[in-house]
Amino acid sequence: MRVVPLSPPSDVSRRGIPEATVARLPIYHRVLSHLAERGVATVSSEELAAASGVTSAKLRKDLSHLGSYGTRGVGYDTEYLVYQIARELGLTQDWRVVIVGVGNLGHALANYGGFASRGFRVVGLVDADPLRVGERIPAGRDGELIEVRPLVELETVVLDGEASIGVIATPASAAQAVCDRLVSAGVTSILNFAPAVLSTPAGVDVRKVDLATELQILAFHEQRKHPEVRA
Amino acid sequence: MRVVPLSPPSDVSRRGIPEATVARLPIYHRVLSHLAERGVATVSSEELAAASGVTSAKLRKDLSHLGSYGTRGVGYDTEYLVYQIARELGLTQDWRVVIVGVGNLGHALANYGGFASRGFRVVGLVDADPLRVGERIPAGRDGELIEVRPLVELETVVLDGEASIGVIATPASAAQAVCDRLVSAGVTSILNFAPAVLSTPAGVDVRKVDLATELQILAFHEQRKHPEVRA
DNA sequence: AGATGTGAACCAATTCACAGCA
DNA sequence: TGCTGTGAATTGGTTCACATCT
Repeated sequence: MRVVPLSPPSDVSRRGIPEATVARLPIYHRVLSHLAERGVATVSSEELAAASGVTSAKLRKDLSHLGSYGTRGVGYDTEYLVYQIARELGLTQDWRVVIVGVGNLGHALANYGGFASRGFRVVGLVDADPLRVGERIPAGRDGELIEVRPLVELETVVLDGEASIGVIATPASAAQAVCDRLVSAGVTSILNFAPAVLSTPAGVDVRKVDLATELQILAFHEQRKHPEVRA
Repeated sequence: MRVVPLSPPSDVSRRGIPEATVARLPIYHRVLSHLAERGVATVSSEELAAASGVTSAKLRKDLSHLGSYGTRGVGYDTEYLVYQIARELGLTQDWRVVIVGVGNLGHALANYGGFASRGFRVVGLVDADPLRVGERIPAGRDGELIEVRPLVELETVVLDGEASIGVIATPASAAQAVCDRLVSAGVTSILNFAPAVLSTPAGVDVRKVDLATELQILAFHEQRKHPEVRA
């Protein structure tokens, strides 16, 4: 049945941006930032799309979900659009992040430039290994040193740091337990690098980044390119 | 056991598995491997789906694209299904991988267990930093030591190692140049960790893993959970 | 003229619900 | 009886093509 759109027909941006669009906004944001730095004042959908690796139709449709921020016959004002996307993504706030697991991957995350650069602040590092506890790691762009705290203090670190985002960079075997503790300490968004499926209560978002999965997807397509071997 | 179809059965699995399905096969594969290790002989779609974080309807539809490997009223034979998925994904071959950029992230990738565990072999490490060149890094499960080679030797490393997959873990500024060189040396699949959009000729697959993007997507949803601030 | 913004058509993926088989 | 496998319905996303506005 199609009828009632209930409340919000009126204005342009009725709440609810398609998930596929949300996933591309960070790319547009990064590309636009670079353009702005280089002093480019306006871009057409065609140019921005090419630089972002999408089609111009898709780009325009994506941006249309945010509002009418372009000028017909001209294009988009770079600075203005960067700001609008940043606002939509919530990059104007600063998000406090705790990283659990400070092996090579955790280290890489802690001093990853893009991490701190856009509104994310590492406020805590936790590790189970006593040898790593106490180490001071430069986290974020400003290179502020953060001390690695023992696993037992996970809750304290989250609470004291008022973190709402947790990053899990532990072995798979520890991931669910760490997740549970992060959630009970108040974390409501989790980025999971451990190759494990996490279950969380409703209201907690989880995104996973799985290196092995990505490689396997590549392998699948690679296999089809060479119809040589028929096992 | 089962009646082995050996050669592609020609009928059920017409070529062309949906991309969304391909992206989930690695998860099923991992979950099934664990079940098999624990001695579980059969699983229902309901159980496997729960352990994989999907719905049972989706799981059955996914598996149906591979063939009819289940038994009505019973479920799926764990070992058998692991093998079928592995074959479909090409995990029965061994894929040779070169990693460019051996910072923290590159290190993490090189000795990531899941890397070597399922048919992927690191055959080369390359870095632009003279201080890192010469270092020997234990890559993969068997801990084989691989020496970091200078950037000028990138092509040699790819050719000698007969690598078809390249991993880019360099700064964004170097990514496109590295990509071009990998491709011209014969790499046809690329996993890109640098926050940059890569362009490649047709026939070369690129997948990207972007930490900043993932965090920004989380932030977007996080923002909507707390309708406090209205900027 | 030259670009955006968007309905309409199209295509892909998910969900539903049940027929079919062990 | 119980669970798989799958058409049909639905939802979500992409592409097309053009009306609209500067």
